[in-house]
Amino acid sequence: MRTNEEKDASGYHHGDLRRALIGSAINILESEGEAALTMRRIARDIGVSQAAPYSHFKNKRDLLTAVCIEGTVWFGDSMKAQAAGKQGLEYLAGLAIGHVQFALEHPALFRLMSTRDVSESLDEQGNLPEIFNEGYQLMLSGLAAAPLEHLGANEPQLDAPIAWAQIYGLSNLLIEGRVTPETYGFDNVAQFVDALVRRFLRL
Amino acid sequence: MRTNEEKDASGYHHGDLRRALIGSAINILESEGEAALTMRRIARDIGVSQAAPYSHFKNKRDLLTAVCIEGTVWFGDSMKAQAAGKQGLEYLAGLAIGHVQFALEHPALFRLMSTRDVSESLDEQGNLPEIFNEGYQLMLSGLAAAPLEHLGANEPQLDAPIAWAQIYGLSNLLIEGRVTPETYGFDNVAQFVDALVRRFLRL
DNA sequence: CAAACAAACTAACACTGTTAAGATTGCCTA
DNA sequence: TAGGCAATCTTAACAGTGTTAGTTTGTTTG
Repeated sequence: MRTNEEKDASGYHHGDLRRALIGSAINILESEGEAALTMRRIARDIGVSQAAPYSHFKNKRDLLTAVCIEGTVWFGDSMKAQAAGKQGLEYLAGLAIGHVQFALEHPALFRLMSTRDVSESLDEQGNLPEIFNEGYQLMLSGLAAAPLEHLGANEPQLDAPIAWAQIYGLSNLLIEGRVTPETYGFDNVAQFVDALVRRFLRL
Repeated sequence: MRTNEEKDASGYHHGDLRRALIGSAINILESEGEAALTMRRIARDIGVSQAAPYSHFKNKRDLLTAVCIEGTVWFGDSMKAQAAGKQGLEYLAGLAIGHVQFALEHPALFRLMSTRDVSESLDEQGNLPEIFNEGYQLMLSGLAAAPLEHLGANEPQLDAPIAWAQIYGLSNLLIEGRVTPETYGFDNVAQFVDALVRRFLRL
């Protein structure tokens, strides 16, 4: 019997190398940025040969896709955590804040997820793996739960892409440093985002 | 006397290699994507040695920064062109449409500009080169020109980052293929964007 | 015309992703 | 219990990358 988590010191048969590769990749990505995230570096950190990752992933893009899937789960959790226990507009605002919060806490991971070419991870039917849609589905549920009649009634189905673009754009601008709360008189990102969401929703 | 545009067939002294490098980089970027954009490839396309670019740019990032500056000029032109001759809300909507249109016409270039780490191109005083702010300044002028009182009066200064994030996010979602007009019953990107902008502005 | 200078060249370095071929291991079956 | 097998790892190599050092060329200036 061997443990499933730790590496065996004597060479072959790691245990769960696939899992370890994803974890190490995320570590490097978050601590040193995407430029430092090389196949050889990941393997070296785990203590395995440079070619070993290719027993578990066809190529680097495959590994990064696995990283993105992992990140997408966290991402959904972050949105749900901020919205938990809230109702209506507060629920919707919570989702948005959870979205931005994830981006700020995991900027490199979020950037990787954002810039990933989705056309390369389509399934046989040509749709995205459902995990990648969870964020959008959550946003839809938030819009459905929130009374938005005060925003006018023409073309309400367009509120989904609008809300999505809004919060997606804000997350990106914040992590790239193109928008800073200080510019608008806030000394705190959370307050800034909260004010923006409320202004956006005309609360 | 030698021409300023063309390369001299016999080796040394190109003429205006710096300009040629930027142009070739943009060509490769737009025709084959960022992955194909290597220093050696750029040099080869111009017909110059692999080390020649380093006489004009300290490193690859420096060259890409020059590419981004060029792109930023086009970007501002695209916004201004769509807004030209319009007034008020129409002017603002034109800016937004010009923004998205640029992203869709130059996706790789826009992506490069979006994902560029701005902290690396700050000047001595720590601010962005003014070119990089032109898009935002245009957006501000659009907001100033448009009567937005129907959107409510609390915290109107927040309209700038909101509008910016909105259009920035939409541009990104569209070029990454995460949002498609067809999903919302449009068969035409321009119509889709127009409808979104009007819904966003509650026109 | 000579000297100085800028801008190109060739050649090399360490690094990257990736593949091929061989070694080792744990598990399944006979 | 022994043997084979598939999975998983190893080493070694390949072409391609960004970048630097040192050299050669052409232009300009005294």
